[in-house]
Amino acid sequence: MEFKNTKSIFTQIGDDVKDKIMEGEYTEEGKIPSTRELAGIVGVNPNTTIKAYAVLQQEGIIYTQRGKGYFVSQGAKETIIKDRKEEFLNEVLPETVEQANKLEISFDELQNYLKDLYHEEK
Amino acid sequence: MEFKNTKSIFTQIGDDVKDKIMEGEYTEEGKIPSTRELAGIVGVNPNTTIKAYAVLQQEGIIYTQRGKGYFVSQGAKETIIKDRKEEFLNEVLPETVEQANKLEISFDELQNYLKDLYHEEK
DNA sequence: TTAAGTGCACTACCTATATAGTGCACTGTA
DNA sequence: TACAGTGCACTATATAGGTAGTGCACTTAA
Repeated sequence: MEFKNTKSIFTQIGDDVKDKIMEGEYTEEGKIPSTRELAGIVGVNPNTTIKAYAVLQQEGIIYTQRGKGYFVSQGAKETIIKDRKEEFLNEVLPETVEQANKLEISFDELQNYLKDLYHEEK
Repeated sequence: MEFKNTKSIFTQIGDDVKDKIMEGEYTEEGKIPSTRELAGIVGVNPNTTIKAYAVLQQEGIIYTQRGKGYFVSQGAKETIIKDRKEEFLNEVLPETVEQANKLEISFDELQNYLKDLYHEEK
């Protein structure tokens, strides 16, 4: 797995797990990879995956059963979507607009850039 | 000065200096605060401001004169604007669109959110 | 000439992050 | 019962980031 330099690895692993819960790859009450297995898959130390899972467990996104593994909590998907949408609207978008203003990019300009990017996704 | 937890302090100090060059508060060939003075202003250790200035010097944004202080380079403003616009268009906006897609926010929805944010800025 | 302000090179210490490795208790299965 | 897989608690090491403090060479102004 490729990691960016802007965030800690254990945070990116946690975000990736959340992505997979959101996309339905990991289902609620379903088992997710063990700390050792995931460490092997993404190419990090088991301690790092343990740390990533510990954070998600603290957030109530996953839970553990000693000797069995980690599982996705009930309502995890909804929680993730709610939290992320909130962050996107209250933090990401305002910062984007602030930066656009600093760079003197007008609303129309921004709109055109976004339109192109939306088309690329299809 | 308030610092976010997502970036290192010396990076945020460097970004702030760039902001002030872009806004015209620091003019080209003009002197900027000394490492000790800036450390006192923003409330950090002098070593941290030295590190921030060292990065900007490496980028050619500022230069030093031993015993006198740090000064803004010729063409610094243009360089900063060019770099930031590039980063904004090639990294920030694509990530914003990707996140919007993950959250199933349509182009029209996004447009409305942005329109509101643009109005708030006025 | 003297003193204040400056860049800058040090040392020391602390925390967070990440890796490497060992060991143990618990679980389900052969 | 034995064993593999699991969570989990350790120790040790390394690097980046940040603070704290000292000292020295250079520049400018009193």
